[in-house]
Amino acid sequence: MEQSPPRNTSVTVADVARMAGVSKATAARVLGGYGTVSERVREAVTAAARALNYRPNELARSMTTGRSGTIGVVVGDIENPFFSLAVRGITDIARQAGFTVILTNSGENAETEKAAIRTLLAKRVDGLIVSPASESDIDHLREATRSGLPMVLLDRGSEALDVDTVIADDRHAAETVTRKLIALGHRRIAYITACDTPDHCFRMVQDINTGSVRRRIEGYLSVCAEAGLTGMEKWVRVGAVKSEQTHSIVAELFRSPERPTAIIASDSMIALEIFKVHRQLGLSIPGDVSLVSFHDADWTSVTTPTVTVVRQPVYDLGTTAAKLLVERLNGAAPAARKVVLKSEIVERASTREAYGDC
Amino acid sequence: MEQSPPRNTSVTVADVARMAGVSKATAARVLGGYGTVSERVREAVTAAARALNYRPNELARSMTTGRSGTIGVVVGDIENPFFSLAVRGITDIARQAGFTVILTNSGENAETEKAAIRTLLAKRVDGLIVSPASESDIDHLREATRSGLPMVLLDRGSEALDVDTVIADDRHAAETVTRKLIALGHRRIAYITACDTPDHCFRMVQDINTGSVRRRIEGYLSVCAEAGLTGMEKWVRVGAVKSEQTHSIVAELFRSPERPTAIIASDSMIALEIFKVHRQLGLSIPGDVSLVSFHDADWTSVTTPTVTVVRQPVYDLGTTAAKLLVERLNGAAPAARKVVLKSEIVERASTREAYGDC
DNA sequence: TTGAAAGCGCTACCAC
DNA sequence: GTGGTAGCGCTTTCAA
Repeated sequence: MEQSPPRNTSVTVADVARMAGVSKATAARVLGGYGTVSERVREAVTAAARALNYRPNELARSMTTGRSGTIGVVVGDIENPFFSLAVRGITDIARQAGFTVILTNSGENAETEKAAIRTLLAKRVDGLIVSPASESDIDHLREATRSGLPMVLLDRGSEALDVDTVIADDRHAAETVTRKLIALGHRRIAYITACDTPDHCFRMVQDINTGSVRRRIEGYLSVCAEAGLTGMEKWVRVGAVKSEQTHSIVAELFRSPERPTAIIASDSMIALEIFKVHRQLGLSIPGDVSLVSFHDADWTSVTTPTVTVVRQPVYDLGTTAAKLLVERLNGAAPAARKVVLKSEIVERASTREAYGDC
Repeated sequence: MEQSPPRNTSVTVADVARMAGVSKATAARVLGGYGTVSERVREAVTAAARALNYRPNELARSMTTGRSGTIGVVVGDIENPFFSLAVRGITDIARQAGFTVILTNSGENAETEKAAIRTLLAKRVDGLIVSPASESDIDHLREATRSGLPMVLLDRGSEALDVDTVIADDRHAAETVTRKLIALGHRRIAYITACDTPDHCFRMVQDINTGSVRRRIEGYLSVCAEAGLTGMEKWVRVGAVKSEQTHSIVAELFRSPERPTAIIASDSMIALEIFKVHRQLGLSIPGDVSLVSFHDADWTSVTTPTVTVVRQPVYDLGTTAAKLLVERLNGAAPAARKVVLKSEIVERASTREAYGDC
């Protein structure tokens, strides 16, 4: 005789209550873990729930409580090791705090980001962690916060948005790196970033609307200026989004008569491409060109030469953002906090003194 | 005079209906995009919705329709480049199909996975994409499917589970790789995996309950046997979960009197650790030991030497899984499909003929 | 084409 | 401590 297992689709509190011989309200109390119930009743209900294989319906619960138990996360691209590590940090804290994470990729595109936010609002997420694609195009974010939704900005801030923000000390890190390169005699220092401008050219820092990158470039330019290097804007290259684009940017730099003697890569994917191209062109790192990369990707310590990097506390960026958000979700309502986590320069073999005439 | 923007918290269909001067049902029809409405009414309602800044409540909609518009995803660790790429594939397809993704990490732990599944069921996800931590410990998965929830297994199958499955041709890839190494004269070939056994020792393939890895080891052992190499089980090392563990496993192998002449790394994180250790110990790749890695991580093409890898179609693993699931969510109900995607061996500089007495 | 009303499964409030 | 009951915001009959 086959014992058909209880078909679960929609065993409700009412069913459990009936089986346990109590009212819906009472069953709900023990199932939902609120209010007070006598021990006997609690056991009866629990037993009935198990027998029926009852599964709570979070959706229904959310309807009445107004809390969905979810956090919406918007990152540029989960495939990017920077974001996957940060998201790991977010999910770890979220799970621990009883929240679940809805993940969306913006592809660093403001329109896609808007659509994502809209969806997340419709899903009634309890809070938002966003790494905004643009610093200026933020009406959708402002509106979300204005409607009372707690939000934390990750890795990129926005002066125009008065919300919790967790970033690394990008400007300081860039300053330090630039200073070191200049001390090594470098004068032609290129900075390559994925951030793009309408005409794919860089003129001034205001062109960059990704906070973290803008701050880095500000640091880079200011240290250069301090050292008497002016017009360094011409060494900033934007639009290194996909590897082909990065490839041509790097190749063009390397082939130009005035080749840079040092390059700062704004992320590890760009650094990787630089590594590929320098080899194709038969150049030497650090003989011909020094290399520094933002983000201490795991591989940077095994290449030949090993790569000097800015080690950002990426995982902690994620956990910190999640913690700030969870605090608010648990009722705290302090003024917007701006947290800046320290980066560390890890000097390895890809940087050395500039050659020749520099 | 400050124009206070419409406070959005809970503008409902009823509000819109009232403002548009129609019934709730009618407003709902245009807002929800179903049923038929006259053009005039549609416009009135749309206008009212905009004026009130109406936001649909997906939760409420889900309650009545029974569809939440979400897909639950359970992976081992989003920080692992393999999974982050696969998840990228999943989210791309999901978004395109109008679904949103709830992401959870199991940490390759069956208990954590169970809890995750329970949460996802409570959230009433429409379907599940799971990369099961264990092939045998799957009652929770079986129960989920039995209750009618569509599910797709990613990267790892389970004979015991008759559901859609998307994997790479791991066994074949391992066979090919092993055959090549043997042809190069290798006899002492180690295989290192993160999959663990209760006593951290490997005796037979049944010890491994991660489908993909088990199939690889099967392929490896069978090709060895074909070539007359027996007892190769002793060359399989398990438990390379964290880098410290991998480190000691590799160091121990390298220091043993009978050092392996070739190593197959079951994932790119292990390969990276092998790279670090070989250098610390002053060994040469491929002079002293050849290296092959599963997963074509981006860095494998820039190290010195470059690393021979099994290039799995990771992104496609993700998109395919998502497509199979979306098909079912859209009503298709074919028998369980087992999709096997082809891997490709990319021969680079880390493999060469065995030295000396082998 | 439109409206009234009945739920979806749960929580919350108020009596008893 | 327990039970009745009124919603949460939406979709979905069923009549008009």
